[in-house]
Amino acid sequence: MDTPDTWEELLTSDRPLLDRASTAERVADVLRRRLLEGDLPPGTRLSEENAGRALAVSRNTLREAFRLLVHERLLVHEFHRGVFVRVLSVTDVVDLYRIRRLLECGAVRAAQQVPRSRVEAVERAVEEGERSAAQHSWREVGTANMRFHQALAALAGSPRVDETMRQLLAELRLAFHAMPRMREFHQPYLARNREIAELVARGEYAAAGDRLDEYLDVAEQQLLAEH
Amino acid sequence: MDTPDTWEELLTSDRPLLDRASTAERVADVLRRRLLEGDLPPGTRLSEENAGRALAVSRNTLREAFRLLVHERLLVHEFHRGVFVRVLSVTDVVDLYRIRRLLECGAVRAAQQVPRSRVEAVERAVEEGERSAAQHSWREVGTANMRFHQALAALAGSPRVDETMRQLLAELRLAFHAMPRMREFHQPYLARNREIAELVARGEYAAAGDRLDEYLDVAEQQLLAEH
DNA sequence: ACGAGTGAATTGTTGAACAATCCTGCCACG
DNA sequence: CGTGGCAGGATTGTTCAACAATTCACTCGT
Repeated sequence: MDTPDTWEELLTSDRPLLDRASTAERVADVLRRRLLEGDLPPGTRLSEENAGRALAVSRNTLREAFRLLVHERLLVHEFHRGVFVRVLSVTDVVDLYRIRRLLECGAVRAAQQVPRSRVEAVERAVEEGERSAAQHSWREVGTANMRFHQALAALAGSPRVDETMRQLLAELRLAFHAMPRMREFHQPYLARNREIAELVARGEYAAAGDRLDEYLDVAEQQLLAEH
Repeated sequence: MDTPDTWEELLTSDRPLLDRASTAERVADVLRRRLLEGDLPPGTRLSEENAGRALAVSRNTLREAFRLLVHERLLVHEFHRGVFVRVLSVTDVVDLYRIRRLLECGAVRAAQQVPRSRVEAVERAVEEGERSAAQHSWREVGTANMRFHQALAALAGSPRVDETMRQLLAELRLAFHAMPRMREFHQPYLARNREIAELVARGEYAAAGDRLDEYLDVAEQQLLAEH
């Protein structure tokens, strides 16, 4: 399913790139990037007037964009009060990890006859993380780490799992930005990533799933320790 | 976690009932109900003008409601062409069942120390289905069946899994409406439901997960057989 | 039968207007 | 000192009207 049988499937998969036109979606893209980069810290209030003026779009269009991001849970909307950058509570983080366990470990354990390209994606993410670590660019290590987990979930071969995972990791980023030292957080996971990747490559999915479970337990604890 | 420790948590959980105010959301509620009842068959085009006139809301508000439903995947939005009731393709259904397997089976297998109330919810759904079947109200059997699976996923104790599941089942309803004979479709599953529920009640989660896996395989095949 | 072109219909987006609601600061009162 | 109204301003919710951009259906000529 990674290598489409017909050229039509290939083009169909490119369709979203075409109608990338709606202003509201482009506005949402811009805001999403800012949100994920951490430029808009959680709790920030986004006034319709100011944001509209800054982006030179009408209030109505802006509201459409807000709706999109609210539905992605990057913003929260309080009636008659406005939209705010979401602040994740402790229970939110716990919940995120709970569903991650379900999706990631489930995808890994249920894996069988995964196309080579998917396994390669996992390995590539690991290498990218190690390379970035060698260059001490910890921000890149973070994104590589996310790509690693995205690739693990992608073993399920389900577009919907992919999207859920993408959204989920985006939310987690909101929590990560609250963490002062990126390095100490991400580095210890590099070795684990490689271990899991090799288990996957060897087809030992059950073992990989177990390791991943441990991984998530540790990561969750560490994230929660930061309050 | 079912019985909140503090009364504040209890009230917090009631908060969504309060700000039930936005017109756009109420419009979305109305449309959603129609969609799920099957009154608006897949492929139907919803013109902004007509829908707006029918519901007596402005075009802008209606568009906000549309955005919501598009994000829930009940409607699809084609740029400059309008919104349509989604028609599920075969690959969509396959994908839905793939993620159902992950969530439901994962929730069941990973279950441990689930509060009694959650197990009771599962049993209640089973009984409701059997009662409805005895009265030959097949529509009710269908909704009871959905509630059963919702209750299974709820064993994970994750609000987010609950919501994903809700949305997922809503989508599947779009496919169900295409099926002519509700009775033949749902009835054979009643026995399976009871079997799974009893395994869950006895704490034999692994066995329950296996049965559920079979269940989903059969159901998927049958749904796909209808084209 | 086929392609180009024209015009009506629909959506995309904006701006302005008004109602409803929230927030702030002020003041009186116990 | 704390509490409880009570304006007033600011922001959001919603509607309306207008215009630009695009699609669709139809006609026409070849």
